[in-house]
Amino acid sequence: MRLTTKGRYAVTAMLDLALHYKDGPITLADISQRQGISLSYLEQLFSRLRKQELVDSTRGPGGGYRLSRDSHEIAVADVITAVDEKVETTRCGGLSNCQDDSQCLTHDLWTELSAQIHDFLMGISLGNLVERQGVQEVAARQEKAETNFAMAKDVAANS
Amino acid sequence: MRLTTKGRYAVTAMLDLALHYKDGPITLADISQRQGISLSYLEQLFSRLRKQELVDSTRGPGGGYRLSRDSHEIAVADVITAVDEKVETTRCGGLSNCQDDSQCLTHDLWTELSAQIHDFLMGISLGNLVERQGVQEVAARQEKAETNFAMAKDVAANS
DNA sequence: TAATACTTGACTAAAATGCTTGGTTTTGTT
DNA sequence: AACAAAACCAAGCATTTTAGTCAAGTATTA
Repeated sequence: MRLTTKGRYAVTAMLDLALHYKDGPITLADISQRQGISLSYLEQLFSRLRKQELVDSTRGPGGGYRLSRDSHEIAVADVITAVDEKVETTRCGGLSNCQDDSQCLTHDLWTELSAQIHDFLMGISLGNLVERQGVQEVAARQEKAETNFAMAKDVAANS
Repeated sequence: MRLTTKGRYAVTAMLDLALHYKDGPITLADISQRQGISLSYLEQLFSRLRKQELVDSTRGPGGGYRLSRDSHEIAVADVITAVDEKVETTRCGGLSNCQDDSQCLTHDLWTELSAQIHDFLMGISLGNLVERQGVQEVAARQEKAETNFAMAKDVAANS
C-alpha cells in the first residue's frame, strides 16, 4: 500500500464525483477546473478507475463519469490501489530466498504493518468522508468566522 | 503523510534496530547486509533519523546506531515523517486562494483523511510491531517444527 | 453533421529513488 | 603512534516515477 500524490489526485477526483453525484454524469473538464488537475492527467487516472469498475462512463454530449456504485461501497483503499500499479514490495519474493532469519523477520513486520494500513483504508469509504464533512462543515465555518473576527480585531488594533 | 518505499526502508531499518536492541550499537553495515539496503542509502536515511533524534550514534570502532528511546516510544509515523521531506500538499496553500467552494471541500476531505492516516500510524510503535511478531514467532516456529516432523516422517516412509 | 466526450499513444521536464564514489573525521585497539 | 573500524559528509548519476502535454483518433447524440 503506497500513498503518493497520484493516489491523492485520484481520491480527490473521486470525492468530487461523490459530492456531485446528483448532477448526473460529471465531465473530466469540470473536475479539472474544480480541483486544479490537468485534463489529460485525469484521463489517465480515470482510465484505470474505469478498468477497476469504480466509475461508469457515458459518452457523447451530456456524458461524463459517475461512481459505479454508492459512495459508501467504495473504499479509499480501492481508489488508491486502482491507480497505483503493483510494486514488488518484498525483496525475498515472499518465499525462501532470504539470507537469514532477521531479514525475513523485518519483512514480515513490514508486511503486517502494510496490511494494517490497507485494512484501515478499506474501512473508510468515500461516502464516509463526505458524511463526516457534512457535520464538520458547520464547525469549520464557525471556526473560520472566529479567525476572521480575530484577524479583523488585530488589524483594527494595529491601525 | 506520504507512504513510499523510502519510508518502508526507514521503518525496516528501525525495526532491525529494535530487534537487535540488546546487541549494543548496530552498524549500518550490519543492517545493510541483513535487510538488503545499500550502505550509502542507509547513511542518507540515518542522517535524517539522527537529526530527528530518533537514533543515537556512536563513532569509531564498536560504534553504530541505537534507538534513542524505548521502541514503544517511537511511532511508525515518526520514522516516516523523519525521512520524507515535507511536500506542499495543498494547492490552495491552506488559505483563501481557492476558486470556489467545491475545491476547498475536497481539499478539506483529503486533509482530514491524511490526518486520520497520520493518527493511525502514530498509534503504532516499533515496539508494538516487534511484540506482535514475538507472539507470532512462536507460532511460526511451531508450524515449522511440525513441517519438519511431517517431512521426516515422509522420508522415513519412503526409505 | 458537427459538437461533445472519451480513448490511446507518444512524448517530456522535473523530481524522486537508490546507489556509487571518494572522501573526512572520530575513536577504540594494538 | 599507527591502524582500522566505524560514523559522517557531499557530489554525482542512472533509472524510474510523476505529472503532465500534444496529437490523432473513435463513439455518441443533439
